[in-house]
Amino acid sequence: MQHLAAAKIDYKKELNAEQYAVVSGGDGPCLVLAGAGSGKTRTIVYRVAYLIEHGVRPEEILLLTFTNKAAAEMMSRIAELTGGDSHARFARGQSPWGGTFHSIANRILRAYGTQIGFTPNFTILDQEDSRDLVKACIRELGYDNKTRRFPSASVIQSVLSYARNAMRPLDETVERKHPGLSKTLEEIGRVAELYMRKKRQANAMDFDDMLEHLSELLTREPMIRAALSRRFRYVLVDEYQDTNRLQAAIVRQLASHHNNVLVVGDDAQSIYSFRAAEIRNILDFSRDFPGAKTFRLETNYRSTPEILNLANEVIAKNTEQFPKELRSVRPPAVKPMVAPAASTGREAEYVADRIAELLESGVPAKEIAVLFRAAHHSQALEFELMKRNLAYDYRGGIRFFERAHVKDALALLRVSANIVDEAAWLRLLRIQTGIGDVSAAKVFGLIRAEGSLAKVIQAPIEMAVSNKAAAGWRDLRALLEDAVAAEGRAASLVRAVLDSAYVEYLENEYPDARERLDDLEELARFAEGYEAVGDFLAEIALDDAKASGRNAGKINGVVLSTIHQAKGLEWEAVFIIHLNDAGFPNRRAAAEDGGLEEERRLFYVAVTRAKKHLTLSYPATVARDSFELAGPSMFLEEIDQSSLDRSLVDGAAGGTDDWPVYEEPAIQAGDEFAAIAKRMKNVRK
DNA sequence: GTTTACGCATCCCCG
DNA sequence: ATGCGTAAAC
Repeated sequence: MQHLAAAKIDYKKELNAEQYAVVSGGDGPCLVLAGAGSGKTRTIVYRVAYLIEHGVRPEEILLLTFTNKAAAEMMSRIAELTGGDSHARFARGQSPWGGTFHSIANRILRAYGTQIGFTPNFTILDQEDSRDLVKACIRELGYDNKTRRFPSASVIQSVLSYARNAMRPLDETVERKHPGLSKTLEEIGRVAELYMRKKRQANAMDFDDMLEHLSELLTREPMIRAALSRRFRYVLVDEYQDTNRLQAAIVRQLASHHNNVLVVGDDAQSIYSFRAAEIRNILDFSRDFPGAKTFRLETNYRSTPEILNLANEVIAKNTEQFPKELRSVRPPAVKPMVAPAASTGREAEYVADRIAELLESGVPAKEIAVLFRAAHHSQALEFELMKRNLAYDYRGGIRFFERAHVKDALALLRVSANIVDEAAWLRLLRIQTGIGDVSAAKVFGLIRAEGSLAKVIQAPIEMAVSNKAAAGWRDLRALLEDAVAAEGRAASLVRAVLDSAYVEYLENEYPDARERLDDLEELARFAEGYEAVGDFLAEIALDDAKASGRNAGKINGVVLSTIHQAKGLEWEAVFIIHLNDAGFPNRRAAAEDGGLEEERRLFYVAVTRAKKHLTLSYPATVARDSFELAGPSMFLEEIDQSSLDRSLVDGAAGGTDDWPVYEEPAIQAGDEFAAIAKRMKNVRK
């Protein structure tokens, strides 16, 4: 039995005054500027609980988040907070709608997609599928002849994607992001058109389509817009600073009836402009939603005053922002440390030493993180940690569902769910020996004419292609026969792959075939939980965790992560490495419009991840073709040096009092490392 | 002449 | 990992 008395929440007691104001007064359009570590998630969770307690039905609430993982976490906290009763109710489908824009779009489009010409079994194309399809378009249009240079499929895919998310015309986007491509603008436009047609024919949507089609649906179908916007009495959006223009348009449409739209975010943490995030969404919210209330959460529960001083100082240098100052509630501890080193190798040794000390003093490994601007900045450190046998977890890398062999197997599921899924067919065909781009395109043309898998098997396809390609086709056909026998059961389809010539292919091709086969076994087990192939595939396509492979979310060691991936996380001790003028700010990013401010925000995000220990280090040389001297990052120079303690890693030969300059002997040490690292790199794959 | 496979160099900022 | 040049197979 649930005791209802306990379910009653004492909001005033459990929230601070800033948070309580939002939770109790969040009707109408609201902008919540939530600083790092200010209890943002808590505030959203309590707000939803508050609404439910005040009679709003859970299913009238829409919660849009940056990742599905974040949505799941909030949902379970909401269920917990509103009493065990909600668990049961939520399970019966009367829960708030929560998820990313893409997953919510998916839910809506499965229901209403027929209105814009899609059947509910539409396929979702990930970035790779999308690129493959663009490649097919380029080939079909004859733009890939060797006599003339033409932009690659991935470049075109990325420029198209950016233009659509930013809601900008293609020519303007090309001009701004890839001015070198302007002379092929017309051809790129034709590729874009054909790509669109192909997706329609394939009953497929890429990630951008999901947003665009939803927005279109809401614009063109007043009845549907009315139905949905009436349904969602309360719309809440998390991480609003990283939404793009298309997403903001969707928010406006979904909230158009009740106008109860509460967005939470921190303009100082907007770091996704490279994929069209629009910081103006949050900066101009009050203009977009007249009469909007603004709330501020500025009490920081995470970091020491020393760290917040530094953070405040850093972000004050930006101009395009809401001025803000985070206040710490923690007792003073130690100043952040800055550590110049002679080379990447010496920097790595220094960081490894400090990590060892922290571990020694009882800080758990999972409370220590090393953050960096670019993935390859961690290379030297990885090498050093490996050498010392210090366990580390590299966040990111290739995700389970993005591994080639997993995608190969999934392609079979896709064609059995959607016979016209061109990207999946091309993938299956290209695996076969003897079938290249040309034969694959030809065979797909024949397959599309058949209409069902059963008919495809009967079709005289080998007559239409070369002998070599015909042999490849016969291998694939054997697999397709098993696929028909699987009758749409996801697990049986995966097992069919494990029972086919594909196994030999893996064994011949890859030294780690055993692990890859294990992955497929795991995929089969995973598939057993699903009735319909379509549900299974949609779930996978939208799953942002996607890490359910070998390193399924378990953290055993020190965390190594890019700053982007560290968003929203916190650690007792944080190292930010490679803070030199050659690495951070990134030169190309800083050259973009507003790019330098975004780089500074990135630095701010990194700094605010730390609870107690913060160490900023950099190598004073970088290994390119030869060795080049590098000074400290401008972000380090901007800081009042009294905010920092310093640790000289190597003896310096000169330079100013603050920033040392190293000479030959110290650099030699780096040289030796670079040689080893280079060898390592070649061995790795 | 086309198509495919393969070896080699070079290249990556961030999801 | 991607792209290019080349050699071999059709």
